[in-house]
Amino acid sequence: MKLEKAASQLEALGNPTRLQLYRILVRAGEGGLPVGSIQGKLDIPSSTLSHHLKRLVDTGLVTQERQATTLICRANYPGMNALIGYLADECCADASCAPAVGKAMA
Amino acid sequence: MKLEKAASQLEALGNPTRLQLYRILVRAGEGGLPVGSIQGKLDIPSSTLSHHLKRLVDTGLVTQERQATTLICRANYPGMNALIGYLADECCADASCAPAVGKAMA
DNA sequence: ACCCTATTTCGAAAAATATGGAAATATGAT
DNA sequence: ATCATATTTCCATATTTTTCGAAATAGGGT
Repeated sequence: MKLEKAASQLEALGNPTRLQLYRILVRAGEGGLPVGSIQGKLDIPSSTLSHHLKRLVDTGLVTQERQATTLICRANYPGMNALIGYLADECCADASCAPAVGKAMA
Repeated sequence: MKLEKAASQLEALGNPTRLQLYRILVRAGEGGLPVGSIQGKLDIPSSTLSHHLKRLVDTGLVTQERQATTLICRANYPGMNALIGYLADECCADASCAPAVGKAMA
């Protein structure tokens, strides 16, 4: 993963509203959630939600699929795993990093 | 870890310059690196660097220790691990998340 | 064609961030 | 005390982000 991409994903998650939004999608599981449902949980205007959602989609952390008039949103687990992997790798690059998360000592 | 804190740390890392800066500190290992050294590697004005550094320190991702006139900066590994843990937990909360990073199936 | 719901785009304003030169502060050496 | 180096703080500016109402678009249903 390129540093630029990692940074953009981190930035996307680095906003309380978006992190909360992402959390909701993660907890929703594979089935995902329509935009309207998310709005009910977050209680923010639809235009604001749409912007945040777009940000997460643009950075590859969330995917969307149309089902008639509703748009289903899903957390992109592989995307998140790649990001976590990047952070873990950076963290343990050539430093001792004992309590690392599942990274074999290189 | 509170969502707010996670978000602020993610935001801190979500800037290319700061992510690069953090990476440099991680790779520097336990010994850390003086601000001046970092500046040489990043080639940005000292005031800009100082601002970015402060951001990382404020969010708890970097620690600093004075040694005479130079300030040694170190990546705060436990801090990063806590953040990675938070992300991994969120990611695997109640969803199937097969390729997770070292998280036992709950 | 018209209507209804879902969602996005437009447009605009407020707030936050990023950047860096210049001046200030910190610490030690002479 | 003076100087020299290291780093921060002050200040200002350009850019980006955040927010959201209003209008537009998308996708059916009748």
